[in-house]
Amino acid sequence: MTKIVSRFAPSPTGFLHIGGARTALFSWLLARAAGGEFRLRIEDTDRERSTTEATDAIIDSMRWLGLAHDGEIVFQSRRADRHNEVIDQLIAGGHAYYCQCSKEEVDAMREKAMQEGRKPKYDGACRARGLTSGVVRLKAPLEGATGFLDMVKGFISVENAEMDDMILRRSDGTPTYNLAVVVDDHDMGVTHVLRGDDHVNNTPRQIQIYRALGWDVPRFGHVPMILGPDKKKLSKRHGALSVMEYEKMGYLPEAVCNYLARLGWSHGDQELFTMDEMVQHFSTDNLGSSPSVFDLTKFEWVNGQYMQKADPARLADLLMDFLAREVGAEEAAKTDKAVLLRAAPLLQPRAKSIVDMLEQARPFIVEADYMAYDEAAVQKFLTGDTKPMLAEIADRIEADVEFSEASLEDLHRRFIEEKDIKFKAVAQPIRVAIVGKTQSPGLFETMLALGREQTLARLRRAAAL
RNA sequence: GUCCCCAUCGUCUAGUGGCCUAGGACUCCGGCCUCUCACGUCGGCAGCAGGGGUUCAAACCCCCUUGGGGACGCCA
Repeated sequence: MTKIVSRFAPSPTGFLHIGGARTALFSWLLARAAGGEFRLRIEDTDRERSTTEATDAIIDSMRWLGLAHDGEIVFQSRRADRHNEVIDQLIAGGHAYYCQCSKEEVDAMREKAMQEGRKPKYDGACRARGLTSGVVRLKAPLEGATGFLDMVKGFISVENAEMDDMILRRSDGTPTYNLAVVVDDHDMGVTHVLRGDDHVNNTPRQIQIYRALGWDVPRFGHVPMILGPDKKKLSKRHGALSVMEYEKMGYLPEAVCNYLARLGWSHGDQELFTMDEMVQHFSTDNLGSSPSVFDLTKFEWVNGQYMQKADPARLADLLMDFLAREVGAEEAAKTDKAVLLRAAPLLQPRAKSIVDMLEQARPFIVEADYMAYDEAAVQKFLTGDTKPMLAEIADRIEADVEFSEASLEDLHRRFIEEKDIKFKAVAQPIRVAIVGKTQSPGLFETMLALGREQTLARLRRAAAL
């Protein structure tokens, strides 16, 4: 049994977006599930559009997602000599030939074919001319069909008459994409190619090259695209953001992987998977063949689930990181991390993202004097009736030596019994006093997280408003 | 225009001829929990694109229609 080798081969002409990330995830899963290798190749042969920034962004994104690759990264542009060597081999073997048709001539052929209701293609005019220079074209089979068993779509076949003699080497001597991909995949020992739907049409062409070379053809699988809410291909217009944008929005990488995996793949009714579970259960048999719509709402739910389960210490660290991005490292460092650490477990079940959590953590970050109040909440709850109660509660808390959940509860219970009021009557005023707004985690746990000093300072500040 | 692919609740999906009066999840709507907001929990709304076949039996197989998407480059 041969080892399974899959790969992800993005072209560095832009950032890694959500669609590419999913393709990478599936390829990674395919390899990991089989105990095989996952390789990364940067297809940077388009020198005009490829950038090192994009290359770095792709690598960063993969690392953030946790999709580690095996072996060295292959840069396609550095393999031109090898590609040309193979092209020469093809010419020598009679599987390729030179062509000197001009762009205009070829365009005319395509135009003509189109008018005759056929597929626009080069007509093979130079096949028998025996030229020794020009672009190099593959001498593709004229009859029959080229088919393959797609890992996700099943058997796909295209008539050879539909395909023309594709260019293998340009007039400037550089190899073209289809040739380079075949040579690289072969040389890297790739056995399984999982890629985007938009490559389905390239596959029969690439298979023709494999056959001409006498090489083993790998297994192919084409995963459908991801659509925007309008069911159009996800584009920048509707948030086909780069993976790192989601990081900035405060989403967790495992959540991104989980959501992406469930978009087009399933394992029964299970919605939530750890990375290990995904690896354990992944199979291309369970990949869907129809395109799916990216649903931000469900994604947020998935992220929320991960927020709940995350290690509070990790979340506190992330909160510090995000705060530093906002106010600078120096300013952020003034934050009492111990408070954040205590607040994290309270905020976890309430936050959809780190950014969301940071917003909710504001009251825990600033000193009492700087805490912002929600004006409407102050108007409604910090009244002439309630302010004296807040002052009294502050006194009692100050006198409470224990300052524990139990002692606070007991203290408040006695307070409302003495005043003969319902807890509801003081709960919201206290809440507004300690966090500045009407929503927060439980009162006592919030006080505990804030610490005695901050709790007292806030109650007294509110009482004095 | 030609070729290729796709089609189950609004969305993600389970379903591979009888277990389907189609299951789960998100959203939405109710109830419960409750110091608020969440979380959690219980319940509800909502779907096999249409038409022909095949079969004792079809969401599942075949054909057509319709609708979506992709590709047709000396881009990748």
